[in-house]
Amino acid sequence: VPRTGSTIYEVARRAGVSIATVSRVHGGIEAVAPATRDRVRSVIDELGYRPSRSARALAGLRHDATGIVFPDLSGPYYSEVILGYEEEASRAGQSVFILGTHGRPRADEQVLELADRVDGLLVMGETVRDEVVDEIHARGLPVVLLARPRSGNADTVCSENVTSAEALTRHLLGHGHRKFAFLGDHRASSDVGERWRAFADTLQRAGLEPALTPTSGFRERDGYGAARELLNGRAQPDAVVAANDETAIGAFRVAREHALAVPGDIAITGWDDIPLAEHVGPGLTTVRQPIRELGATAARLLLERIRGDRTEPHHLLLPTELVVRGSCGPHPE
Amino acid sequence: VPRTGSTIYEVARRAGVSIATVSRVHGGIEAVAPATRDRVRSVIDELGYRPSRSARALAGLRHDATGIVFPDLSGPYYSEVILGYEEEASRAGQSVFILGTHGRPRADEQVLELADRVDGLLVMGETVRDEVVDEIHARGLPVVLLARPRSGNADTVCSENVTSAEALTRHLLGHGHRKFAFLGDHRASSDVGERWRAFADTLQRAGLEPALTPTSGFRERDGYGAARELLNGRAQPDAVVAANDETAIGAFRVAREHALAVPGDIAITGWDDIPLAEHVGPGLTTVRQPIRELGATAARLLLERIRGDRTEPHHLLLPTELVVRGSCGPHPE
DNA sequence: TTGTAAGCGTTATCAT
DNA sequence: ATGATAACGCTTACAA
Repeated sequence: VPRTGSTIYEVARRAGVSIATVSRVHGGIEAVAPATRDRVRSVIDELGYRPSRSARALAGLRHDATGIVFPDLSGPYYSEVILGYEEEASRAGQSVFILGTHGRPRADEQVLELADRVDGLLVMGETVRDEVVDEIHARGLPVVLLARPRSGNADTVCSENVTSAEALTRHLLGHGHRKFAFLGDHRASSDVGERWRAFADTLQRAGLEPALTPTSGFRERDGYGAARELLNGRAQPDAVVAANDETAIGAFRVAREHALAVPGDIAITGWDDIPLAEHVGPGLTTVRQPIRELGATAARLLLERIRGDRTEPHHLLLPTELVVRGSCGPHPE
Repeated sequence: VPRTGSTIYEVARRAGVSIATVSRVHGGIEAVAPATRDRVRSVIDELGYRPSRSARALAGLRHDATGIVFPDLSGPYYSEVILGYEEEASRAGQSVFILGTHGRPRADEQVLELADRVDGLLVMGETVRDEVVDEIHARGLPVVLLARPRSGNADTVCSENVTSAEALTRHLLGHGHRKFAFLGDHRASSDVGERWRAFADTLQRAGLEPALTPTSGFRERDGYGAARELLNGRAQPDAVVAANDETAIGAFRVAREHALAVPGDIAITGWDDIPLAEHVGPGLTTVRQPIRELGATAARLLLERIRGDRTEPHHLLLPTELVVRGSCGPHPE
């Protein structure tokens, strides 16, 4: 077991004071004579003394750490959220734990374990049951939910789905498309659920019938598999609205294999505006989410709660933006 | 869901034993009478007792956590490494800290601070000075270096650069290209340094002159900026070998703006084989790195060291693979 | 087999 | 202004 640096006792001994004084100096507490303060400070610097985190935490203080629970890191979405989160948290002097649940069932226990190493937790997407989240929150640990329905009185931060889904659908209607298919599992996440619902509502208001082709996940291969089912079936859609960009790209691949031109024979749209989106085919029409800002915002909310600046829950909805490229239909210059 | 907050004292009281016995039962130590063991176990389950990490760590035990230090999370490379690392570490019951240095100078101190919350550290790329790494390692904390030159007797894991760079360069020579430019900063990372050197050597052996166009980073915009400088200059290359895929994509954009056909007027290659690579233009010829495996391997090495299974340093070199697509020249079917 | 008690390094509450 | 000292919750000799 690695011995660590010098302890508060060592500093006290060398400075000829008690450990209480060292603690006071280190903690920046006023009531210390300037002379002793300087003396202690120089010993601290000399020894490179840093208080033991474990001891502080045990003495009832903060961990100065927060954790982030996400389903999976593959694909650009979650890593971008984490990037935004880490940047903000680390700027505030907080260390960051990450925990990927990878769809495994033992996650509940791991999350619970993580919960007692941190001062607050960001829980994303479908990773752990509400029950567990509530339990952690009830324990007094601030929790922020990202892209997840509200639960207990935890803060939530989501990105806007309804307005953008309507705008997207209407844009497609404007291109003259009439046979629509939604590619994605509307029960897999609240985001997708909202997108599907707004999509379906908009179509129904236009007197059209929305169709749902569920995917088994959010990766390209999931979109590929579902789109193949769809295009092999009898109902040939002329517009495929995918739940996210990656599944949309899977649909692109199927279209290519079926020798269908995009957008000539079939329109395809995505969601997220990942870096790949502008490069695929004629450019993927999609809805841009402020992914990084989602993470940064969550970090800020969490810090507010940790500092005790606020006790009533906040529910933030970040705006999204329709990004029109080539894949939804012809746009004359 | 287990209640929390209970301490070893609470368990001991309810089970009618001493805290030492509880500790023994929890730690799976043999010398406990089966009857008491069962009794204590059931109280532990009932209360959902989990020992305080801080107290354990303070008592001189493990943190059961490791940390990973990376320069930046934007772009697919580092997040994929982290994914591989997290998956492996978390499988082994280790929590994972992440620390992005974002090129800031205070990183040294943050890394040092991180070091005393963990049992081991993975340090990637150009994040923190060797001096600091050595200091941490000397303190007895196992350190693994990823895509970084050896230092002290820390383990290292890198991916193969030389052979692949030679293969790539020779492949381009085979296409008849003669005026080559390397796009990337050979001093920014050991990886790029090795790629540049092998590239330059191969050209010189062929009697050709290698040219270097430094970039100021690894993102698309860095490649874009540097490639624009290059193509606005007088020496028009017919092949651009970029240090990674993202800068290559930046070069693509410049080529498009200059109305240069790829690969007709100019060949462009990358490195990494990120998901975008196959979708860009005619497909980006590149070298595939086993990015995820890089992270997983690092995690395994670190765990070996933490468990004390091994004391002498290991230096692993993971194989790479040339991926030929359309951007390097015409390939008849 | 089980219990007692020391120690891990802090912070915080008292005295002084 | 400073110093003792009691927590904090755990592991682990050492005793019994």
